[in-house]
Amino acid sequence: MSSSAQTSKARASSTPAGNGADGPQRLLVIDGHSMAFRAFYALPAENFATDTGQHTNAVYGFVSMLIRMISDQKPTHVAVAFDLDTPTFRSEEYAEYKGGRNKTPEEFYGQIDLIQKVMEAMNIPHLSLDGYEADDIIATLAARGEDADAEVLVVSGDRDAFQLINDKTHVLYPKKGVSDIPPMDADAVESKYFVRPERYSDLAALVGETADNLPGVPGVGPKTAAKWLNLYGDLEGVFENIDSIKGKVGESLRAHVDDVKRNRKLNHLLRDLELPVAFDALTLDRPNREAVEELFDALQFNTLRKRLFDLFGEEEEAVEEDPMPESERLDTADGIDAWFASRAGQTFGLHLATVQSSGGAHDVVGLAFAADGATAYVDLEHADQATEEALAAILGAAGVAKAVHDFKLAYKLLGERGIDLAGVVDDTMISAYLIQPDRRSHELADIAQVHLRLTLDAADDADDGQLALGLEDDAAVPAVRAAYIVRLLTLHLAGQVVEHGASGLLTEMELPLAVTLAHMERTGIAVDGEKLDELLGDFTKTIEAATKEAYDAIGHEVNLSSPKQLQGVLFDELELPKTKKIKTGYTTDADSLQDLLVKTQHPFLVALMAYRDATKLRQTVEGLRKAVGDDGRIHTTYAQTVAATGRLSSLNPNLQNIPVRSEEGRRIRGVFVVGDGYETLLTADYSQIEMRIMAHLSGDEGLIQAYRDGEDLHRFVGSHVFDVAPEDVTSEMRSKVKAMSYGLAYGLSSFGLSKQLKISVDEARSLMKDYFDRFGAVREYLRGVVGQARQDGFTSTIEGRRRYLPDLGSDNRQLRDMAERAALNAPIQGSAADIIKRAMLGVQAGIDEAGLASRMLLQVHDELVFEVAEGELEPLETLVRERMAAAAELAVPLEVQVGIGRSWHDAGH
DNA sequence: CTGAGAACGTA
DNA sequence: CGTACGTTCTCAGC
Repeated sequence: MSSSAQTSKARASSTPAGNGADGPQRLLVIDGHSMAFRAFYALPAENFATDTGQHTNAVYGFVSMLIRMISDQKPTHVAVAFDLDTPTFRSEEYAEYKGGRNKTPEEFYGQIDLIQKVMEAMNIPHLSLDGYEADDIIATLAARGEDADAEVLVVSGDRDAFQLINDKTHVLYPKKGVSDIPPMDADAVESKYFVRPERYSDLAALVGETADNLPGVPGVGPKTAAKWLNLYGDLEGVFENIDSIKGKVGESLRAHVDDVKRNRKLNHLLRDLELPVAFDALTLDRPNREAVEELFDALQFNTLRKRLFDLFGEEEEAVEEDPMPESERLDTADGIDAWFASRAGQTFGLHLATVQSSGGAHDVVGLAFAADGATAYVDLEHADQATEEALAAILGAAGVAKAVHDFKLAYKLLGERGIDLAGVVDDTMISAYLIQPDRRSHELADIAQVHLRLTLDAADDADDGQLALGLEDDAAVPAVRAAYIVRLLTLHLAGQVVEHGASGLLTEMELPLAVTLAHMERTGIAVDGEKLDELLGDFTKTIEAATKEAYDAIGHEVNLSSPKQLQGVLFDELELPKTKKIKTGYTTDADSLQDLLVKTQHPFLVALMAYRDATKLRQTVEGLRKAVGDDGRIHTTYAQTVAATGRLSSLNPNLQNIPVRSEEGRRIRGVFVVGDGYETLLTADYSQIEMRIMAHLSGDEGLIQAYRDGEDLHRFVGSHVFDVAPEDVTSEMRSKVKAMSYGLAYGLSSFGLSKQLKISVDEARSLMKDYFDRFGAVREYLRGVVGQARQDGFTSTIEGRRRYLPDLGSDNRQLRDMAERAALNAPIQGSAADIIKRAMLGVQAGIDEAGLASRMLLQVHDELVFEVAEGELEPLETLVRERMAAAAELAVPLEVQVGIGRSWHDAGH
């Protein structure tokens, strides 16, 4: 290996490739025009434009592709080649070369210049040469890369590049758009075109290339051409044997020899252009930060800016300190006091050591703490009373700052032991969630890996920390490690929480809410066990009857719970009309069954639907029965860091999807009852909160005034859309408008609306048009939300809660459309979540201030359920109404509906 | 035993 | 070809 050709700049080690100067070199060469066009057609131009009207879709897609390439391929050297508008030796040779191409779309103008400016800002060389094409530059650069013993990756949508493929050089050829660019190596070329890459140009000369306006031999496609080439070696060989080729194709070939020779001459890429750049000059450098900032500001590329700077990083990200400091065991009150006193003012990482107890619950057996350069463990199982009291004093001290992962759980677990947990300034689970609300998991191990690149499991080698703890203590070692990680995380995430505009949400909303939720979970809601059993019996009877009917209708048994078996019955056996296609065949969902019933009146369908309804209800009841605790109450768990919009979710069991729409289903709500010693249940829900938020955010005067006047919103909207007096709005009109209004908040299409309302697409479209004609601000708002989100990279709620939507810039239509719908919905659903969270804090504070014994039990997105203590009905209702209405200052009033009853069913309205 | 897919309950 | 969730069931694969 020649060492002189290997001289690479020292800064290569700071590129994302992370390849040291000694590592393998890899050159990425990009066909600029080709990829710009790919990007242009992959992304909709109308969605990518600056305020000045300059379209940027090609620029965006190109830069996005480049970032992904650098990230995935980790090149050490990068260059981009462009064509010029001037004539080339090819067009001199053959005037029609690349003729017949469609005119460049207007929206494409200027985007090549912009791409080149971005390249300059990124310190990536871009090259073009008078009289030659980008392909020749690429071929030359590839040759130079090979000479330097580098691996070469050519990114091009032009098949001529295939001739460059060899052991060292691969071509990345985009399948579609610029996101799916699989590498083509020699084998890939061969399996697609039946010849080795070095023969590809010969093959292309015979076949022709429409894109370049080079006609080949008529009647000869890749298969025939490959057959000849493989038979005679190469194109020369084919010509030498030209007279022995028989048949019509042989004649055709002999008639077009000149064309083939011309094609071969033109598609041969020159590998020895005189380019004024040395291989070393292509070394991937860091972007010029200021230039990129300025340019991306002008282009309004805010997400890309982040991706770009994330890619190159500031410096090599500081590796967090590891291994852990030594650990000590605190087993006296004095020891605890001293350990904390000597570290006053720090934020302590805290983690609970737990063991699985009977019934799957967790018991706290110890606590681990991490501070600057020290960790400690307190064994609760062997602690004397004084030690536990000293510990409790620390944990309950608001002045001793702690960070913990899953505050709500820690609060609950300690609460069970009678220990209060206060002074919690960070929950790393919540912080990580606020930074990346879309992540599926915010478990400690995952976020430690993502944010710190550290594993939660301590290293295998028995380091000093473990020895000091004593290995007999199974729970201590991982707990100390976790506390240590939590401390690193809270230090690391603090700045990011601020950058993401989430510190207010964390400290003013989510952390206090965790305490409120912990109390709600601990309290649970009472259930009437007898009613539960009675319901179970009723639903079981219904199921049995429906099952028998279903079997009778088809003359044999079948598992009615198996969609697969049902498909067999419905579509093969009964030969009913096919429904919507799904992965596994044809759907048997409720909508489709209803359609089939209308069409066929088949009795099996009736029985099946009854079976479905009843089994669903029985499942729900069965689930509830299993969830009843020893105290006769059901304790759900609220997940505070799951829903990407900011909502809570409920699990084990889910109490946010208890049936309410059907009368049979509503019976289940009857089993949730007021507990002993309490007077009644009270439910309070926001009326049409999402529509009110829509009115507020859009600022639509018509909608706002309607809410201020206390009108029936759907009737009001209906009267405008259908142009009739409010009293003449029929219930059919009202329900159409209602569906549309809510649909708008979900990004509903006219197609979707037509399906839901069972009207024609035209009718749906004109309905939407009429709506937007009357409520223009809504259209403007919805349009603006997506545009703003694409610029910022995120949407925001009224409390500043963000949802990041990188897919808005995807060239995958389906992903992009999904992201757009999520962008429409997130501010609305998320703002509603903000409001009820505020309300919960306000109500809880009000209950505490007034010293009421009544308790908040459940939250169901826009509804709160309370258990009212004797004699507190009036003050509680007043309090709840006030605090809920005051949870946000909107342009429209927040209306609260209250219901009272001994069961959730009776309290409903 | 686990994961995917289908189905369906709520807001 | 309407958002956000959680649970249950079947079935295929381990």
